[in-house]
Amino acid sequence: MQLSEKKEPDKGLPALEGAEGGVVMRFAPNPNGPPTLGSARGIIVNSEYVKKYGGKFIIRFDDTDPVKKRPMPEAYGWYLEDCRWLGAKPDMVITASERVEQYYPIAEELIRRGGAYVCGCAQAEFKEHKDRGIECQHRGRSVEENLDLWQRMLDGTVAEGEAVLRVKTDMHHKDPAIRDWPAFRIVTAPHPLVGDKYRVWPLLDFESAVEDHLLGTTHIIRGKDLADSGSRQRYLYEHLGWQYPRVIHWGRIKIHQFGSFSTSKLRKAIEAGEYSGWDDPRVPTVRAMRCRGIRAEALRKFMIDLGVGETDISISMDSIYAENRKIIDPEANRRFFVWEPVALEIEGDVPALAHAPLHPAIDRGVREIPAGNRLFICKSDLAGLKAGEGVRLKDLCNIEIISTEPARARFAGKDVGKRTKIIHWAPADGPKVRVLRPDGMDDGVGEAGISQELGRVVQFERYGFVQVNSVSEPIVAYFAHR
RNA sequence: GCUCCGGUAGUGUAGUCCGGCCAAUCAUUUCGGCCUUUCGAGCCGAAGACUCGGGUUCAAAUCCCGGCCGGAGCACCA
Repeated sequence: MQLSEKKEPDKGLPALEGAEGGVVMRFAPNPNGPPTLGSARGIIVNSEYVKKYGGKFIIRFDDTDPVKKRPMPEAYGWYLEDCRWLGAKPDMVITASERVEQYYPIAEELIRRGGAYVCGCAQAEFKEHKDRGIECQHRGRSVEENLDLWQRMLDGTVAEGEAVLRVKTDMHHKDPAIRDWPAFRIVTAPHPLVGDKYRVWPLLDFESAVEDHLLGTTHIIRGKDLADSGSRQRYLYEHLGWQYPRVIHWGRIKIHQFGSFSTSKLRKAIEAGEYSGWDDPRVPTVRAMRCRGIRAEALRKFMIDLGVGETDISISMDSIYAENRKIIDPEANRRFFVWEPVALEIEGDVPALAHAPLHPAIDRGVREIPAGNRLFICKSDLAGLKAGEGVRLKDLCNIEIISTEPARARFAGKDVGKRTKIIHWAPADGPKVRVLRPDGMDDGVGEAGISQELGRVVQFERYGFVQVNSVSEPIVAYFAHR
């Protein structure tokens, strides 16, 4: 064996074996909802390898179950949209349900080579055989007989549930999960995309294996739940004389802030009205991240740092937020937003107008905010104040509290003092603002300038970063992070 | 039950293949300090890990055996 020199701490993704001449890689979702953060990992890492080595990145919709994993017609487009947004525009997009035609001749060839047989066992019956390692009576059928039965599956003579096409592996394989697996079954229910064009549908192991070959896939990265799939598919490849791609598995990803989630569970919750939609800030979809002002670059960096370990991991959004903060902090204008607003009456010469910088470190000019003798401050800030105490209203003036109930104060000069407590405020006639958060919502009052920030990420001072998504009354912003 | 696969700080990750340069990398997190007209950013500092037990070896996170813990698969789902 050749010794490779000690590699320097490699940034980014670990090297892929056999990738030097370029790679063909795919991400193959079932489109039954929009991409989640879990999908984002698959999209980002696969496409990143293609960027690194050159080659082709393919999105393949594995939508071959019209019933149990019923695809959602809108979701196909959502995937492409989110891929593009994630900086992972596919070089090729294919949809399995539109390519079933191509699978039939391969099935036939497989039968000719003696690699598959039509099996009429009932499901439970076959499971029994499988568990005990016994070959069923159908396994010994001749090629001719199998071809004939296959035809009858296709032409409708054989009814749904009465037969499957099974790939021969080894009924004595030590792992029962690998023994003769089904490649095609009959489904008469219409498919949401192609209707009743086909009645014989491939199962994932067959469809995926065949497509990987047809597309020239060189490397597969997939969840370890599909680890046994490889062992099954290798038999198919052997029968057909194909070469199996290299495979990497990764563990399941859980996110502290969202717990474990699945697209189908989300779908149910959304249909039940628990969430406002697929971009609700409480939901772990790519589009929700986008609406909250999370940048694709932050997601990419994070997912690439995760690498491709086989352990199940439990991550925290904090790391994504930290990445994102680095990106948006310089871009985001500062604005005042007062949650749980309390009116404060101030006596004296409070300036009628405040001048506050749009950004504390980068000179982008100032914003003018109407002030005066009546302002809003946060209830929690008021709670921390006592009569007689001095405090500075940020970018405006100093005040001295007269009483907290009712909230009254008097003007105490404009000079910025040393180490005085500083709080922010909002004008008496400021617009209502609602912030939707992953953990609830905050209602309050903001400065009028927020309505100029539609579609942009801003920092509500002393609150956090948000994206302004609607500027009609009330203004609606989605919370990103602190 | 059967069959696979994993286990490095709170979280993730590098190092494991090919033992020494590892009293273990980076990020995040938490806590201090400085700075600051934000509880943000920045700067400085600190905290915190090789699952356990044996074995091999001059030398083990790294190799071997066993235990423990965790995960996955065992569908006419993807």
